[in-house]
Amino acid sequence: MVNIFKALSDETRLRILSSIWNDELCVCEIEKSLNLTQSNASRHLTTLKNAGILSSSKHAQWAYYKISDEFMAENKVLWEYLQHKLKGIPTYETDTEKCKKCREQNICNNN
Amino acid sequence: MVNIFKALSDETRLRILSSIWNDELCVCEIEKSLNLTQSNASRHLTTLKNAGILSSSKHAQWAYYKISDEFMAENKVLWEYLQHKLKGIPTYETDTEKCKKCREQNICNNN
DNA sequence: TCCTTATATGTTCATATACTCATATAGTAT
DNA sequence: ATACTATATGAGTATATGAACATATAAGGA
Repeated sequence: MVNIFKALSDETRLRILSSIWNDELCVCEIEKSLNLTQSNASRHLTTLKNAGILSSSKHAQWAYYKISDEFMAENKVLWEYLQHKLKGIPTYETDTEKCKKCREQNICNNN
Repeated sequence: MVNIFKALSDETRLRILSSIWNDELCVCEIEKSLNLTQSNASRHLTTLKNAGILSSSKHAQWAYYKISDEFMAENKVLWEYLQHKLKGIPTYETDTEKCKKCREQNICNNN
């Protein structure tokens, strides 16, 4: 329980979650849309993964992160609470938008 | 948002919440039932209060802490999620029990 | 093979957090 | 007034965390 909250108690990680809601994103998309250094993005994603919130899979050189199915199954209520709350906060909404645009531009040539 | 999760990302503070669920407790009840030092109990309660999760009121020399009405109104979903999850974990259940017993014994002569 | 791209991780530094002890404050009781 | 009880808080210390930089690994393309 504590681990989940620890993972959620960081601004950058909440921004990442706001980017990822229903998508499956690679590190560079998050890195670029949120303007993080590569290592910083990678570390925060690892933290979220270690907490069981995200899961990852590798295709070619890209690592894709998405909400963990298991986490969703066991913590749907928390997840929906988070979505509801963050979607009401402009800065997080902006992050969601930025990431959506970033994906459309196919910045990391992964399509 | 981050502040709420920060406040929840500590073992001791989750234990305190497990003690307090629907009650209004004074510092010494928490201190004694969870076997914390006085200053430690006080500080964690202050942290929870500063995050808006608890509110406090003073009667005589006792400071009583309870769930903040405002927090409840705005974060009912989170609160119920927390209850549901922590009540399924034996150690937190034990904390809830210990505190209940402690209150019945009226250890701090506040009745 | 060499170069580029994507990602992960070791290291270092600065800052934040949690804990303890000692002390301050405030209310009660004698 | 003095002593006692409950609580809060300052100071010091140990540990955890986050950020940046450099480097390592791994896949793909020229």
